[in-house]
Amino acid sequence: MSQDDRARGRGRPLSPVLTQRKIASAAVALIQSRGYRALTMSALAEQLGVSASALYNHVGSKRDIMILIQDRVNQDIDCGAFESEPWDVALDQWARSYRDVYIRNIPLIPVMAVLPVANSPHTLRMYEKVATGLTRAGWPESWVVNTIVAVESLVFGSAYDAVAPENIFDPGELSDIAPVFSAAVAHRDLLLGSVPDNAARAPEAPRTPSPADVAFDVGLRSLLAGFRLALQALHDRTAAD
Amino acid sequence: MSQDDRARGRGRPLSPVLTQRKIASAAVALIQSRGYRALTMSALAEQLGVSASALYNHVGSKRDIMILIQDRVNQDIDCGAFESEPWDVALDQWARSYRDVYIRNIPLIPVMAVLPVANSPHTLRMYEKVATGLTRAGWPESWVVNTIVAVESLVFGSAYDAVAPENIFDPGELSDIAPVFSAAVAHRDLLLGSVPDNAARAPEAPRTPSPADVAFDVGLRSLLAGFRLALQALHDRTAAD
DNA sequence: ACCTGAACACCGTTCAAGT
DNA sequence: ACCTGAACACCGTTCAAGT
Repeated sequence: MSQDDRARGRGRPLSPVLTQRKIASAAVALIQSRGYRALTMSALAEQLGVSASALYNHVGSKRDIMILIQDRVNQDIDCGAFESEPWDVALDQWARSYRDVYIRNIPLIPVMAVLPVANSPHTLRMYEKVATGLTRAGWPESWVVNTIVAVESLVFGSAYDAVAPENIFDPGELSDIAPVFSAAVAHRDLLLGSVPDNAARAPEAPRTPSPADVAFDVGLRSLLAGFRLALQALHDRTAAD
Repeated sequence: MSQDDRARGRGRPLSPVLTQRKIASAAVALIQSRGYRALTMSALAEQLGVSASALYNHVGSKRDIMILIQDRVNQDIDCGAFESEPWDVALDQWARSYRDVYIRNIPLIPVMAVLPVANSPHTLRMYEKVATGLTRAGWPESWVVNTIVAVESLVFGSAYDAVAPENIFDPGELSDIAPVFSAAVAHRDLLLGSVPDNAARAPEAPRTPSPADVAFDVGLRSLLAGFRLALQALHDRTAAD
């Protein structure tokens, strides 16, 4: 598994074997193949053919590695629509892509959500594309960040919901203390067919939407509709001056 | 610190010293006084005057304890408005209270977001109040759960944002690669005054809103505006039949 | 400066022994 | 059934020793 099976001697190698880049790449590869639970300092070190303590010559903590991963992963979020589409269509596509990426990277949510952007160049580039798109579409500068934050908040929350068990809202034996809610849950399941058969679908066919997908869709559409109203109200007001 | 300093003998006590209730209460008290980081099985056991392994006679894992805590904490969320106010006002107040509670209980978010509701009676009661309010206001049964999920998603994401460092979007040295975004961030900070002086405010005065509060406000208002439109469109359509 | 290897200070959890 | 106390199988991190 390690890159080189010949053991290294005890002292400093002639040229450094590690860099932050290599650590990040190995971490992403490890997550890809064995998941976030397998991302330990020892496993990462083994993947790199190095002892765990060697990592600390290049990063201060495991959290630093999570930050490196986050900046890589954010490159997968599709911001392309901001260059060609109207702002609301672009925001919609961005949000959906953003959620897809974080559904595959749930443990990054608590990191990304509270992480200063200062040392994440790719993340910053993403925000720049979004901010440019909104500004060009006539959004006032003072609203741009709040809009981004609101969409991101919905995205992170929805990503969690998407990895929840399918039957998360089933009241089980307690349905008698929540009859109205239980009926609503039953009705929801009915509409969707409780087990969308994604395993058997054609590889290119779009995955039948899960309950979580539908809820996100409802939320995102409503949020964007609200944004459109707010922007319109602003333009009406300034036109009246 | 422990409840009783006399050491217990080695065998089974005459009457059980632990219950799930007592464990949950001690956990909440521990979190209250020392924070989530201090909630370890050993610390909890010490608080209860018991050895750590004794806890496993009453819960299967630490996660089970988190679930007990979650059901307690959810009792603090204010659903009262659903009994008196229009649905959109009620949803607004519910969401704000919900966020306040989870800002103080961030580590519960990954638990609550993916947790089946089946064994959380108080949580289920909360959903029942919300579902009843929405249904009474004319929301179709099939929309109720999606609406709740969308609001919750925004709430969880916004709670994370609220505990992020104040300057989370400051581009630092990288501002030249994101000029438009950097200008928007600077403009946002300007509007708010970068350090709201909450420490010095009068105890009863409302806390001056943080950037995160404003972003949540924008998001929630927009989401609710979108919901109003959707509900109106539905009623127009059924009225035309 | 940058590696190794041993050690540290924790975790949550298991389990035999005891009553 | 329900406790104790020792032990287990991990964590992330530190640090002296080596080149």
